[in-house]
Amino acid sequence: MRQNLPDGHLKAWKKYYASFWRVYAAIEADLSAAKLPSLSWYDALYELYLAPDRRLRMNELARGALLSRSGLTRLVDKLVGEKLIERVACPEDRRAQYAQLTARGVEVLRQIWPIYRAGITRYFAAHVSENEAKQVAALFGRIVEAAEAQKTG
Amino acid sequence: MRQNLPDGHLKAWKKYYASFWRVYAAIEADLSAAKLPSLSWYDALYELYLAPDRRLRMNELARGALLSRSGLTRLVDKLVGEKLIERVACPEDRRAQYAQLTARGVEVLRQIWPIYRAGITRYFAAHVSENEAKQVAALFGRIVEAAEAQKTG
DNA sequence: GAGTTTTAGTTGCGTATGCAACTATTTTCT
DNA sequence: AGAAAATAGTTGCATACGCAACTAAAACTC
Repeated sequence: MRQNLPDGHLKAWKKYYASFWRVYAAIEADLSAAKLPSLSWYDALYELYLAPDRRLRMNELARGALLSRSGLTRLVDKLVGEKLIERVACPEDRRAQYAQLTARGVEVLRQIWPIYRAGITRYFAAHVSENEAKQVAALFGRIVEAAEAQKTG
Repeated sequence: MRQNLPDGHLKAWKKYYASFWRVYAAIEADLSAAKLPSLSWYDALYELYLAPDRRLRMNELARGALLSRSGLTRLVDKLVGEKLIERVACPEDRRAQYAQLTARGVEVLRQIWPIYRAGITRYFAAHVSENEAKQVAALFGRIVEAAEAQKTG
């Protein structure tokens, strides 16, 4: 594992850092202009959409949606308030709750996705070749894995 | 400019998105553990450090530090409170203020940098080859430029 | 099997940040 | 020059989020 920080790597970091905030803000602005929920809602709903039976325990959802447990509690409160998900008691563990995606939640996912996709395309993908996309996926995939491994061990 | 969103590009986006939050959170956690200010403080102080005479108008600083004008006002309030910068009246335009980096501000920059650099190295650069670093800098540099151009026109 | 420890989730409180409205000043228009 | 419009920065208010403390339930320990 590399221990020093060569100049080329620092430059790469700076562009990565600067680009992310700008792209993220641009996409959020587009969603807001379309009167749609923000990416944090999308991320949580989409995690549920992918999960078996479209439900996850709060814990699991917090990890997937990159939120603290308390942050997730609040987000789930709002999603329940909008009837996009439901809280379902977990029979095997009475401490636990499932967050269960509703049909309405799926509907909102389908509303958000075209705007989100357009943002990804316009602000990100338009500037990336096929080959670069492959490399980016591989490289940042490694970084995600390392960060995940970090947390547990 | 590409208009659709191929699967490879979507995968690249997802890894980019996921990796950023994780790396960012890890670096913030390291700074917090070292009882140092967060990256938003570093970004603002560093922008000033690079500027001529180590000062910028609030406006310019907001753009560089990726904050709204109101967000910047609050951040500057705190930095002034810690005597890391000073507000200096602008003689040519009495509406305007300069944020002027202090010696103490430079000192804090120097305290933060080793921890920040270690985080960049460990969570990001360690997983990136020389060649990849070059490509990442070029690719995300294009994305930043496009996002900047977007804003103005 | 009673007591301790761990775990799941929630709540109180503090912090960060954006939008819209505001003040003060400068610029533009006629 | 005087009025209207634009600009710089600040402030009120609302939202999003994390940490630490809390409650309830499960899992260990002896």
